[in-house]
Amino acid sequence: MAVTIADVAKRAGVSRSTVSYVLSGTRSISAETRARVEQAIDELQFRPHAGARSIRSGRNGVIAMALPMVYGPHNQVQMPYVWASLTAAQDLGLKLLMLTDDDGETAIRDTVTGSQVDGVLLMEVQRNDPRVALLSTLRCPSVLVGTPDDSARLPYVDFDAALAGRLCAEHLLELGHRRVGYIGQSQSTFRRDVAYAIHARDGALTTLRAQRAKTAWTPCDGQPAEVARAVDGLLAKVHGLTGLIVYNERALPLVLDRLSGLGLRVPQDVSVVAVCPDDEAERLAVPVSAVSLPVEELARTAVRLLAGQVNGESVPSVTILAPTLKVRDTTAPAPAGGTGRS
Amino acid sequence: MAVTIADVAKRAGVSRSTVSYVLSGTRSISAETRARVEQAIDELQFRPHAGARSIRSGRNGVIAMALPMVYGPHNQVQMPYVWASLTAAQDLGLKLLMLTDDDGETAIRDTVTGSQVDGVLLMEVQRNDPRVALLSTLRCPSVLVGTPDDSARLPYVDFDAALAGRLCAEHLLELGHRRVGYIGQSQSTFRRDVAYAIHARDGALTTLRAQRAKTAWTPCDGQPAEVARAVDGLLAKVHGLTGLIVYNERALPLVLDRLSGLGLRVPQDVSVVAVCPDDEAERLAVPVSAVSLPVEELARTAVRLLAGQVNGESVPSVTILAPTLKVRDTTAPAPAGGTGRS
DNA sequence: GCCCTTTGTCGAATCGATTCGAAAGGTAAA
DNA sequence: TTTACCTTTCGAATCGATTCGACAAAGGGC
Repeated sequence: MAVTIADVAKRAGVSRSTVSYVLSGTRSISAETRARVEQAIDELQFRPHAGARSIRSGRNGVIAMALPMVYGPHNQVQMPYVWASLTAAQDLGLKLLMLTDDDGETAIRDTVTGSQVDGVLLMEVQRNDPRVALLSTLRCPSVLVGTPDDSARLPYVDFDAALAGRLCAEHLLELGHRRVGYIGQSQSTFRRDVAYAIHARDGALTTLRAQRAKTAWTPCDGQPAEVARAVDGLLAKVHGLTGLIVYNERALPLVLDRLSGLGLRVPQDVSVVAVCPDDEAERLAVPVSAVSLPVEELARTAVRLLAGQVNGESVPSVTILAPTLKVRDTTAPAPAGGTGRS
Repeated sequence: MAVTIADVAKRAGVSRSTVSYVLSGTRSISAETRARVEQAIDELQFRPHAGARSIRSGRNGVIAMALPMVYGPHNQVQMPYVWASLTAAQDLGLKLLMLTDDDGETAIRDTVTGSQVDGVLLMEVQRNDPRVALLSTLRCPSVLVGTPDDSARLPYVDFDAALAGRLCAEHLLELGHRRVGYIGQSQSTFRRDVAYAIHARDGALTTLRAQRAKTAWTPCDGQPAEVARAVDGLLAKVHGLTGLIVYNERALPLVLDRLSGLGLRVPQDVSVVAVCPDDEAERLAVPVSAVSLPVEELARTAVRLLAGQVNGESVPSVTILAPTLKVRDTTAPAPAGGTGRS
């Protein structure tokens, strides 16, 4: 059926082992023989059978990307991770196998113990993630994306969510805002104990309170009614609110919509600073001042670390990337007298 | 290192072949022996080595998903396809290997000729797609998602984009609208000759013109300035415009924003009907009447067909799914005198 | 001219599974 | 009692690659 190394050997008039050495370059081959073999490979369009190769070498050039089974609100944020990981993996000569753990952790276990992958990229790690324990018992190269409570000595990569929150807060404080609300992810995200959601919120609130700013926060899912309720709730809780921090891509446009619906101008009456990807911040009607998360770099780093581990290198056990603030058109100095609302 | 079939055999006190027969069930095994073997498998947590297995059986339980390397505006729409394909594949006991063809078509060629996958799912097929020719020469089970000009006898799955356009048009016509604009995807999408973009537009425009409605169309990318220009352009070209068809998820919220910025109320002054996923239509401030594309079903069907082919079944060469219109809050009967604009 | 090293190639063993042919044991029919 | 057959199990060959040890030929130093 498919063309094998024996076919190449026959055509080039050499033994199978010689072809293999040409392929791997682990033994010296005369220039003339090498040329003949390479021509045969070319003519027959030969590629070594991945399975046969992995059985001896123990490698198969594939890493797994384990996504948790979260529908809906998270679809949007995941694709950039997928893209970045995918291209990073291909650049390093690795293929990417996608897994979800809807069926508990069996997908990961099967793939790893079946030697189908060389390593695992664990996405959206939660504070107490059962998959971490599983991976650590499987003794398989792996990198966690996110910060678990106990990393079980597996290396992890994350961005500094607390810093992201703090940058937002400091930006508003510097502009003179002293009454600031925080809109976070959906309630279910907080319930799942996803570390970044909590750290970002605490980073923002702690910074604000240290400067004696008045503040309150609320979770929020992406539904219009929910967003309106969240905005209204914060306005009620924080009298004279002039600043808003939003870490929720889905809700962001609706928040702006609600503010304008209430007759509040951005940024004249209320300044809004978000935590979201750059393109998201730029494609809204009025470009949003935002702390952008280095999603691409995060994915790229994770893949690179995983590849390193697969190659037996030792890798840093913790890598934290810093987010950066980009000021755009939704933040301005605080108005003298607050929003004028009671 | 890893536990092999020999370890299981030794523990159960049988030969390796017996273990294999227990695994595959292709020969009768006494109940007592089977129990002993299964217990050994359980205790040792044995999983057959995927590579070793594929080398003999020719199968490896993995299919490839080939995404074109398109950044930016398409990130958003792709994730639902990925999710649906991923879960569909896992339900059928298949793993999903992701590929991009940034490096030409080498990724596909390498994976297929290296026998790394049993089949290929070709996403976002363009009218004249070089990957189709490649796949057809590789003689590998494959399913195209999208409609190429020449499918090279490979089965393809698509939704009826022309019907989607027609449904939008008919909905507006029934409400009495006779001056209707069409906002399509980005110019680059039309230039790439992506079939669905063209068919949807033509389906809509043909239906409108058959009823002597006045109409014009424009491509549009997702930038706020571009969207404003597109909306303004249509209002200028179609005097007294009262209806708008939007097939561009990215632009949709900005279109609504622009209309309200111009003082045009939706749906009192202008009715807007979109082509987009349901959740997208529902999460905007005012729920959008829309024709929803059966993305999940499309992906599920494609995976099912591919699995069928891998199993040697014969599959339909063309499968077209019908989109459905859901009327929400952005469409209303046409106002008596148009928008009042010249 | 002899010995030693280096270079280039080959044969055979090996990886971990599947699968064919055959053998051992039991049962039923002649 | 012999023949035929079925069930259950095993040994050995096989899939397509990698890799070790061996060996022949070529080159260098004495």
